[in-house]
Amino acid sequence: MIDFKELLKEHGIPPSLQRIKILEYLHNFKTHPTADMIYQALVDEMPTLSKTTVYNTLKAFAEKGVIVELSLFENEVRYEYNTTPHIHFKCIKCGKIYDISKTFKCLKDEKIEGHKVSEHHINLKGICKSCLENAKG
Amino acid sequence: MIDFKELLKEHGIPPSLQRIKILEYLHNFKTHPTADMIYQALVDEMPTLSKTTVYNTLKAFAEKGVIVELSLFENEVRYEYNTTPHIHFKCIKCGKIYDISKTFKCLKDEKIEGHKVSEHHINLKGICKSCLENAKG
DNA sequence: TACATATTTGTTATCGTTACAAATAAGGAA
DNA sequence: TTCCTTATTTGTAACGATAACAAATATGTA
Ligand SMILES: [Mn+2]
Ligand SMILES: [Mn+2]
Ligand SMILES: [Zn+2]
Ligand SMILES: [Zn+2]
Repeated sequence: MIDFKELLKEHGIPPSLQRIKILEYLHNFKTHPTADMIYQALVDEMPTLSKTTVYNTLKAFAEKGVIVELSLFENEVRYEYNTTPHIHFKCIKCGKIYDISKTFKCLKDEKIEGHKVSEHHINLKGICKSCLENAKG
Repeated sequence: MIDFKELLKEHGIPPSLQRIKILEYLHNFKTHPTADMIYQALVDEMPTLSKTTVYNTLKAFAEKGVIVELSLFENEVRYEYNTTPHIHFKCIKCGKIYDISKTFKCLKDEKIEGHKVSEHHINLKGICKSCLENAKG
């Protein structure tokens, strides 16, 4: 059981109720949600929740390194709790985003052709295993 | 000297004046421009050019494989003439996008963990060689 | 040249995101 | 606990990129 209140404090973020709920959601649902998906999921439980809060909170979390911001495809910003670099696969049929467990040599903090790398993303796109099986059946 | 008119015909796209100019621009300027950048660059020469035409044309070109659509960072769609897979580096200081010549094993048309890959993108972010040198000086 | 069809244009709509100021909540001192 | 100061949240309005649409124009062909 993770103490999200403490975790936020450790990152220098005062833990408001909204911040705790948003972080909790990202921890519980590994779906790489957009800001709007998180808002939709939480607004029932927190009827006064504002979208602005969700957007601001996610930006702040990403800046402090509590979560990671992803630019995958279709120009959509997505967020995830898992901050260790890994490969992503997006299905063009069902839209689901998968984590790929195959590791890769991350260039973070290294130099390539003279440029200093601070982020290294590998994004795949195609048809996922589940959609392939459904098509066969 | 490439015959862009012929090139478009070969891809099944009737070559209008606008289409030829847009393709020509992407061939001449390897800056990975956005739709708006292309519009701004061409509107002086073609005063009646419409943004809608630029957006539609780029989408059509990408669908037919004449050019490539890139989703790098900051949620911006960019386009380029070079359709062979390669690594991209975006500088957080000057905003420039560099092609990295280091090759990689592209997973296109292969399967990974059961998922069939149709696109494989590697995106780097950091401070470019030129900005590093400027900072030192 | 004239016609039928495809393309382009300009306007308006939409979507995700941000700016801003007023309302509210949180944490520390008394 | 109560009060006070400050940070956070809220709601609305603005924004920028893109798409939808119908009218105007250009294109290729006969
Ligand atoms: Mn992930
Ligand atoms: Mn490139
Ligand atoms: Zn799928
Ligand atoms: Zn730079």
